[in-house]
Amino acid sequence: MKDTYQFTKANVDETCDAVYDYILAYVNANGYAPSVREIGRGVGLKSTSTVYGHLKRLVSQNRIEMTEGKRRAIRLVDESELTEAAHDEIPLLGTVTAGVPILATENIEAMLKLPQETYASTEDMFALRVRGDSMVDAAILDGDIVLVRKQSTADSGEIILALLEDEATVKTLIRNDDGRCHLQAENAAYADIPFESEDCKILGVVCGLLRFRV
Amino acid sequence: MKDTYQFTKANVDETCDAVYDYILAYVNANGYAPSVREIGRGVGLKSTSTVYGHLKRLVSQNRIEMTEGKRRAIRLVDESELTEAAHDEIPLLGTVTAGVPILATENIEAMLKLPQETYASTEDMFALRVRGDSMVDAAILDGDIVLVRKQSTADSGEIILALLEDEATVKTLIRNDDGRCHLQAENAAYADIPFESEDCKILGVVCGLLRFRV
DNA sequence: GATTAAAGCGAACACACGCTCTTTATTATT
DNA sequence: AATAATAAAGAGCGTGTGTTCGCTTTAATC
Repeated sequence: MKDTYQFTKANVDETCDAVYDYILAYVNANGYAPSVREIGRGVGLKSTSTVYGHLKRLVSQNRIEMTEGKRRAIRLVDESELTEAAHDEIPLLGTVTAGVPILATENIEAMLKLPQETYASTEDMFALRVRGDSMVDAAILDGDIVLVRKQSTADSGEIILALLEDEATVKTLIRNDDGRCHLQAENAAYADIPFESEDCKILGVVCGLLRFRV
Repeated sequence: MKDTYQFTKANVDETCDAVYDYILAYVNANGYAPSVREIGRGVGLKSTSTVYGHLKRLVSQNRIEMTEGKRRAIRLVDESELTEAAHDEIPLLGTVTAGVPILATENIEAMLKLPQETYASTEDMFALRVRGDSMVDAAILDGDIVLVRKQSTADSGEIILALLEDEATVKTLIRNDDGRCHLQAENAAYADIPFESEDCKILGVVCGLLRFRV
């Protein structure tokens, strides 16, 4: 009868997820939950009843809780999804010296919360577990987690994360007098590794370390 | 004129703090902020305008933020006060080898957030910044932060925090064959320290390490 | 005792917002 | 093509709730 109706019927689950995601983003941005109308506006639903239906679905899925009658009384069941500390968190990407191109796979094992204000920016940082004893004289032990700042250059003497033929490794970068470089393990038992920039690459600089023992 | 009035005039700051604490507790309990009337009921104020006044004061103190017109639109500026991560946080108490009885003063410099689920319990843990190079061979450098689990006994070979005549220090505990103990620095330049239990005490065992460099 | 400012009370207004009911369009089923 | 089920629209009621205003009490100052 009316041609004001002009919507394509969407999949429930997808719309429901969209509602949930909007709530999540809204809480992160504002610190409190959105109203039903705000959610509708945010996900492109014009009727409050439609949104309300989705909310009730989310409740029955146990993803949110609502208190009847109260305004904006939405609580997220899984509050850990709040990015509350989106900064100050860096991803743990795996273990060094495993023969995989780590940064490519972006296989996030976990997010590490760092103490606030330790670093000015943690945006281009990530963490890696270290396997092996090649850096013990630099006080990096087997099993330690190193914090790495992503960058493609480094000074002589800095401990870097280097890529050698698809294999990542932590070593000290030494610039020789003849202009060439080599990688130096901090353990007398290991030999230096020539660093030829063809298949070698600086992935970042080690700027921190975490060690957790029982 | 009326004898219905029956209140004792309280200090503003105290009442203000009470309002803030109530909001904090409410958000922790419910996941969303309380209404003005709920706050009043919670802290014992009968008029919404009184509560509203305190809220405006909290806003001007930059402890909360409010969006005008919206319901329950209170955001806590310092969201870290939410108990959500009350565990997994340990206090940084100071620097070792400063000649003060550290644990007694309980001088908390900062709270360190540890990655979740690293330790079963962080209840009896604290952190200390290490000064000196006496433990470099155990991969503990000057400036590192050690994580210590409070306990009064330790096995031979464990790295402990010991109290020597009002001075705290990090060393390896060695139990000799004759039943006596000594403290051993992990640096050839330092001599062993006899450990006589009269004025020596085990404060805890080192169970982790953080290193942050620029 | 008079004055003044701070803290609180109580009522009232206005509207944001939860929630329901009915209608319409879309998709699937027979 | 007819029927049923689903997703959304749209209007609307009731009320929870922010916000203001004016008045009272308390406590400090003069």
